[in-house]
Amino acid sequence: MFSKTCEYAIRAILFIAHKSENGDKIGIKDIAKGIDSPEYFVAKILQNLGKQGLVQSQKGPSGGFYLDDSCRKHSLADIVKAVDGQKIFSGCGLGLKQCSETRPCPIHHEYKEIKKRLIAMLENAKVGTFSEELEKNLIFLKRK
Amino acid sequence: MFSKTCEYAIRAILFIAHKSENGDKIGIKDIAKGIDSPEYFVAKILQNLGKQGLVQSQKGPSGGFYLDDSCRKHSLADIVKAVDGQKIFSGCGLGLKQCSETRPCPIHHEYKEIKKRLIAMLENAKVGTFSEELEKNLIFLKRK
DNA sequence: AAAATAAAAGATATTTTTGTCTTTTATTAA
DNA sequence: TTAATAAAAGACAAAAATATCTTTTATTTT
Repeated sequence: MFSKTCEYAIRAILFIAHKSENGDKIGIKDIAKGIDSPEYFVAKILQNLGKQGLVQSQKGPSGGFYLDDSCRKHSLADIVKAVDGQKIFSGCGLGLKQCSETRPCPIHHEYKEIKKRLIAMLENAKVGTFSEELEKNLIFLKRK
Repeated sequence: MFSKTCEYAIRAILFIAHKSENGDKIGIKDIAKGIDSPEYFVAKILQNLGKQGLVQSQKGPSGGFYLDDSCRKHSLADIVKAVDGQKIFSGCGLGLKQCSETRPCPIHHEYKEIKKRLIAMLENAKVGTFSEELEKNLIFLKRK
């Protein structure tokens, strides 16, 4: 569904959102551990998300990653778009270059509805709204 | 969503189902053209699907690919499983190795419902049921 | 101001996916 | 029974995704 890069991106952002709620900044090592992901790889991903304004960071001692208020309002859809592009939002389920209402692929109509729900889910899910559940261990970002 | 391999696989099978309805056998070149895909690549894919019993073939002059009655009853889900495995059926949306009702990722519950619909769609879609629509140009397997 | 810290930037490596080409085997038709 | 045909099998190539390492830059603390 999502690329690995995108999965890490979402998990990293949610982790940062949670851990930086109190104003702390989180180092890349803690993030990698916190979401069980390859350290250097998430570093690259966050670097990229930073350029796109989806995460904040600060260099130097006591530096790290954090989220400002406006970033907390972003949706998971914003992250997916930033990482994987429009593909899963607008692409054809069977990979046709041209696929539309007037020239549909065999699964176009059903797939459209499913995609609609997926998009709605991603747009409703705001980055800043998961901290409490994470804190209470009702949801998780890694295996154990 | 699906791998390119899987997209080609589905399109190829539907194409063969359509073209072999009357007992004809279809050569790999015609298939590649018919679904606008790299010839040698679909050849490999069909070879693999053949081993799994999802398509029939015959060598030699007047040979080619075709589908018997039992294959026409297979669902798109069968093809997806044969090519991409269980991943999209059972995998976690955020790539967690462990993700379940009791230890869910942040999007587990919503994602589960979406997946349920996707699976239902793929299981309901039988390979043999698209020929008429293809014939009438109501659905398509390639761009133009 | 100097030393230490942590992210940014850039280069490199590995793996997986996608795509291509050549040789072999089976089958049919002449 | 020989020549032609078409898929099977195997080897190879290119591109993309994933992952790692090193050097540089910015910032902070001492």
